[in-house]
Amino acid sequence: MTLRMRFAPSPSGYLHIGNVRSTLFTWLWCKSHGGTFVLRVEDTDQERSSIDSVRAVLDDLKWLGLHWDEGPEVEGPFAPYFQSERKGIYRAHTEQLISEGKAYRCYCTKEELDAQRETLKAANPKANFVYPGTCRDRKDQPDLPFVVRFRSPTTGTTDFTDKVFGHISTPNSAQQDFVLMRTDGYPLYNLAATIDDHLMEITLVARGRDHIGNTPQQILLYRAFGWEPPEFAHLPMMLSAKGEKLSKRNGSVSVKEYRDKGFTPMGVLNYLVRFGWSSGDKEIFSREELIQLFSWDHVNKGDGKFDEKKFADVAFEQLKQPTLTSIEQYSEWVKPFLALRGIENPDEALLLKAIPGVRERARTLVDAAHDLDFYFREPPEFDEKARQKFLTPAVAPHLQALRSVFEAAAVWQAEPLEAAFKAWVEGAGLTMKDVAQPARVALTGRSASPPLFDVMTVLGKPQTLARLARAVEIARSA
RNA sequence: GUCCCUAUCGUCUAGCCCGGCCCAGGACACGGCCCUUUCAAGGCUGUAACACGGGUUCGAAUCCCGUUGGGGACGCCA
Repeated sequence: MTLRMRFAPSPSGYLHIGNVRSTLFTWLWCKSHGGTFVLRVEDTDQERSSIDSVRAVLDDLKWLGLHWDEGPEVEGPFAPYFQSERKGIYRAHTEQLISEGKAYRCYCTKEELDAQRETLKAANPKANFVYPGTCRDRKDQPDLPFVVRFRSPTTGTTDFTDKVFGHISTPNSAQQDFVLMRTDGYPLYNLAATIDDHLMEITLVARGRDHIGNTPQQILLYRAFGWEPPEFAHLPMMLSAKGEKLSKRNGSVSVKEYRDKGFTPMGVLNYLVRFGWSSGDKEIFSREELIQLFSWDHVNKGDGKFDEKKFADVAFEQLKQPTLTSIEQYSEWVKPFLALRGIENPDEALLLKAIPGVRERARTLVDAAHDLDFYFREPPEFDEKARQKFLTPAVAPHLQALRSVFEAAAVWQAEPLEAAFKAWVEGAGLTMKDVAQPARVALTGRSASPPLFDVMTVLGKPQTLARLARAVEIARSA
């Protein structure tokens, strides 16, 4: 049987980092097994769904390189892929269950049920309200709004074998007559997901562990319809640093936020893939390696806590290593961040030359754009503190002399320049410390930068001399 | 409360299935040292974990039972 898996996001705001992990595992398994990766939009909750959210989710998935074989935009044999466009399908299936006595109409209003829930909570805050089955055996069909409920079995167990957790058994007595369809005719998650997964011929469902409780209900539905359930693979939870459910309230959880922070797609994917899965001690993987190495038997069962620092380090590793990110790629990625600083069309050759010195100290692309800034700004922006501390009247003559030394340089390369610099420093009875920092501020406007002579090489002779000359003026009049 | 799941350094994890190579390895974070004109990077190094209690066994992080801790689900959300 061919493998078919799906990612079924509800477009209610943004792409959650935890969902990305489930999607990544799904995508990897599909890629390595010639499977089909289906994207289905679960927009049945009209109040929470929006076109903008859909666009944001699709956009983030594309940015991550998690492309889908069937779904919005690419379409496919099981269209439509928006649940809001499949209402007729759900309705027909629901009618079938009702006519077979496997589901029934319930006329209890939300208000009535909420009131009962309140009363119960007031009496015992820890108790859970269970639908009492008021309409279970009701014979009349009043002309009133209704929801459709599933007639759950009260005895026996519902079992399934999870690819990660193994055998899971749930007593049916724990199940209540859950709602399949709301008053407004829209299906609820369990109904819609079950019908679509079957109709779209999904063979393996991978999702967060928070869905384990939905699985017995869905299996009950598969059976009611006379269908064969797919396989399931649940993933341990990614919790916040505090051990709570990861949400907006306790950190950055949307892909967009990391994108804006200047993480790369592989940086994001690498952190997420190692969360709950591993391949020995290996920490950094290419996309191809992941496709080759990923498998369910190395997925852990224990929940984990999200660690921003580790995440940042993994992202940095991706940026730092030339084997992971080529200079050309780096250049393309950093340009939008330079643009944000007002540097619109940076000199391509200069950018390519400057990146090697910057990549090992810039943890994100935002940092990289900051570190690269001075190369493209003429004059460079001076850091006030650095200027006041190092460009003083006392150093003006040194910088002036240094400029002459460099002006006389025959070869414009780091080593000879450094040799000339050192020779002059010694001859003048000074130390590197006395002049290096002023020179750095003169060339970069800052007190921290890549090595001085690398900066000079990248900048070129005319720029270097010009910046030194300007610094002499600034220092004199300080 | 009911049901389900889970347990190795502060965090992500290797090892567990197929007991001995583990007085438990890697990475992040934290501390020290080295390198160094700055900031980084890099190298070396330190602190730090098998939740607890019982078994089984010559031998248990690894197998079994119990306890405790943690998490999730219980919605006309997904």
